[in-house]
Amino acid sequence: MKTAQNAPIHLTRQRRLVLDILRESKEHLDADTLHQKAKARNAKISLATIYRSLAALREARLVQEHRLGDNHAHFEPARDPLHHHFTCLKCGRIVEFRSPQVMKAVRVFCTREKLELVDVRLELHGYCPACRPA
Amino acid sequence: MKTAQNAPIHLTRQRRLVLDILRESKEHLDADTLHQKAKARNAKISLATIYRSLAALREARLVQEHRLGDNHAHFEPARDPLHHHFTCLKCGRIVEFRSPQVMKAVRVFCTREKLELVDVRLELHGYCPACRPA
DNA sequence: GATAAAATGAGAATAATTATCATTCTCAAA
DNA sequence: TTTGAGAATGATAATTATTCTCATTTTATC
Repeated sequence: MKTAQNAPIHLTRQRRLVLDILRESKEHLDADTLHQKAKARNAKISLATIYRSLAALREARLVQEHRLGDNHAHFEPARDPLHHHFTCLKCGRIVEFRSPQVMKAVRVFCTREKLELVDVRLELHGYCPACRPA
Repeated sequence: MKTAQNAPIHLTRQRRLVLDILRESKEHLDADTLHQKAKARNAKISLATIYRSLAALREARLVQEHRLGDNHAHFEPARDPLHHHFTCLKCGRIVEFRSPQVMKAVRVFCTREKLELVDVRLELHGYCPACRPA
C-alpha cells in the first residue's frame, strides 16, 4: 500500500510551471485560468495536466485548494501561516485573514483525536460593508 | 436583524420535504441521495427542485452546505451551535467537532471588518488514526 | 544504452450543477 | 370566487468542472 502522504513530489517542467504561475500571481486562480496562463508561456500543456499537477502539488502541500463562492475550485500557493477567506455573497469580494486562535483550536482538536492534519480550510460567506443592507 | 438578503422563505411542500428529510436523517446528504429519498415519499419531485430548494433553504439559513472530500456538495440542517468537519483523505471518515474558540475568532474578525456573516465553513482534511502512516 | 515506471497531451467520458420553458401553484386585490 | 401577477415546479437540455483513457514521451534505474 502506497503512502501517498510522504511521496516526495517529482517537480516536472509542467508542475514547476503551474507552481510558478501560482506563486507569481498571488491570486486565487482556477484550473481554467491557470491553463490559459500556462499556455501563454508553454505552447503545449493540457488542461488534464493542470489538474494532475494541482493534485500532485496539493498532495505535496505546496498548494492549497479553496472553494470560494462559485462551484469550482481555486488554488493558491501554500503560505505560512495559513490564512482564511471571507467571500461576499453579492459582489464576490474576498477578504483574507489569519487567526492564530483558529489554528490553535484546530491543532488542539487534531492532537486530542489523533488526527494527522493535512489541510485547513476556513471559508466564511456573507456580505461586505458595501453590500450589506442598511 | 432582518435584512434585505434574507427574505422570509416560502416553505412550499417540496422545500418542506427537503428540509424534513435532512432533519430526520441527520447525515450529510448530497443532492442525488436527497432526490432518491424525496422520490420515495413523493412521486413527483424534480432534481432541479432539490437544487433550488437547497439554495432557498441555504439562503434562509436553514441548511448548511459542505464540501467534504469528494467533489460534490453535502447538506445538513443548520444546527446551533455550528460544527465543523474533519474528513479522512484515505477512508473518507468524518469527525465532527465544535469550537467556541473558532467561532469567537471568526466573530471578532467579522465585527472588526464590518462583515455580515452568513455562513461559516471549517473543513479539515488529513488522516484518521486508522489511516495515518506509521 | 536498455528497460520500467511515471508523466503528458488530446480528447472522450462522467458527474455535478444550472438554465430553459411550458405549466402549475399561491395569494392578494377586485 | 374570480383573476392576474409572480413565484415555484417538472422535465429535460445545456453547461461546467473534473476525471478517465490511451497512445506517446519523458524520466529514473540498472
